[in-house]
Amino acid sequence: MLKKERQAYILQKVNLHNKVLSSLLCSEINVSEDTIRRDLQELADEGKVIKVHGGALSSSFYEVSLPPAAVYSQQKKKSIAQKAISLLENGMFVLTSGGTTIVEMARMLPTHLRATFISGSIPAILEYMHHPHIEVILVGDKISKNSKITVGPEAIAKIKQIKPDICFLGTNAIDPEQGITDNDWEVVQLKKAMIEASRKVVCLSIAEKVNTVQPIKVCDTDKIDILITELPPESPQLQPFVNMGIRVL
Amino acid sequence: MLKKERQAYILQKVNLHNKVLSSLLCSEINVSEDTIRRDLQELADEGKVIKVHGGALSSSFYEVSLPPAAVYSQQKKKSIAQKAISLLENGMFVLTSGGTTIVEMARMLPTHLRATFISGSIPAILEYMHHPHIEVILVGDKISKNSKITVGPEAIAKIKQIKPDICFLGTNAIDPEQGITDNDWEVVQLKKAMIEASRKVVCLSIAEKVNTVQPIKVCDTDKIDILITELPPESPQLQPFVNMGIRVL
DNA sequence: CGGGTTTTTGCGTTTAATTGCGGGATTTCG
DNA sequence: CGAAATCCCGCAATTAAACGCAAAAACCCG
Repeated sequence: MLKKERQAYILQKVNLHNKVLSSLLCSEINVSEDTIRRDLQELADEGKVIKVHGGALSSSFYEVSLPPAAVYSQQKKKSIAQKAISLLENGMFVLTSGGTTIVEMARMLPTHLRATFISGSIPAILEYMHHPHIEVILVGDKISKNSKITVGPEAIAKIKQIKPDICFLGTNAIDPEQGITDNDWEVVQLKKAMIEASRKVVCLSIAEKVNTVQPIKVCDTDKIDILITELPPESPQLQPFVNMGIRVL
Repeated sequence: MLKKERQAYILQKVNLHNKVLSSLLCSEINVSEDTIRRDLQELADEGKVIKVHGGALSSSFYEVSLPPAAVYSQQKKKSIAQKAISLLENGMFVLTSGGTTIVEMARMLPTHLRATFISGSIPAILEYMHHPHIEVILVGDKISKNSKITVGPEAIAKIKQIKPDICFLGTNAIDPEQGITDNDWEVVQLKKAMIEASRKVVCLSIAEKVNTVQPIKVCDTDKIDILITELPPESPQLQPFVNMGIRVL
């Protein structure tokens, strides 16, 4: 097999699988590892692949690792936030959890909106504070430094005293069978209280988290009124929720 | 699995869920915990994640801060904060108001200090949250967007329920005759409650505010236990307070 | 076609990277 | 304070990479 031919083969393989192992390639093409290594080195010099110990990765996969991934998921979250905002009306009492999606939503609230937002999430509160017409109610208690949200019995008791029109939950994992699950015990307690207190529960989740499960259960799926992801409501992976009578946006 | 591949996987996971546990990762990818730890260490060195005991956090989630407001006469406030910190001891329950002097103090808290800080001031809370050993209790209620502090009957009621060892008040105006005065009615209500609740009241004030008066009265001078300014205690303008039996630092 | 040149390849050796493990220090939490 | 989990350090084994070199293949050109 010619050198160019081999390299084309490798390139195809790496773009297909996002990675190749030198050891596999050499047994596959029947050349020595050195040859494979030299090929990978050349392809890497041309920027076609990223060479790593043991093989190579697709350059499109790794090259600019953080920015595109972060921006991409940021876009998704903005799209979710946009849909969520369409549920808001003037005069509403809105309860929100923490999480980056909620913060994204907070940033995008229309300037003219007049409503009351209640939350224990510090990052969310910071955004709400910047809004000209929003009343901000902060739920107090001990601050969890991990999740940057107030947690504890006082916070839960406070939430039980109110009856918000709508509740937005940033979600870590949701599954048709297992319902909403999460990985922080204290945060779960709080979310439970939020769900109980609210007239309407809206679950915000990027699609990657749909059909995943975390260790601690928050609630069953049927407690949710509306599910919002960045996907169109017709997407196959969302159909289980549609079939359970949940409104999907 | 290749090293870079593994790290990309971890990065995706941490950006999705805001945190990862080393123990879960190692069973998931089937490598030893040391390997995971080394990966996390490398990602942390590149600033991609924040490494913590037991796992790692998303670095984008870690940055919660207000726009760094230019602090007026910061040097003086730092000097005041330094003196105030000398009053702290491990295990104390500390109640603080808002204000830039308090924030300055929050930034300068010694790393080894273990104490519980209670406040309704958002900027102060943000600083306390960054401290490794401090328990942070957030007093909830409606947020005053002007003063970035929670105000209202709930906050006052909450403060009345506690008995902190010491209370630090950022002060807008203090005068031997008129006592502490301020210009925001709601904030004044809160400060009154704070003073009543605390065993010891420490008043932080830069010298230019000493011997000035604002429209609304907070309390008489004799409620104060300790007065801290950036001046040495012997300064003439502080003598009226010394004569009234107030400890001046 | 033949000889010289360049390229490519494989091999042995040396060097570096990666990983898992043991033991002791440190942290966390009840 | 004590137990359990976690971290840190150094070591050793495995694996991959790098390097020089020589044989083989391909190429070039008269």
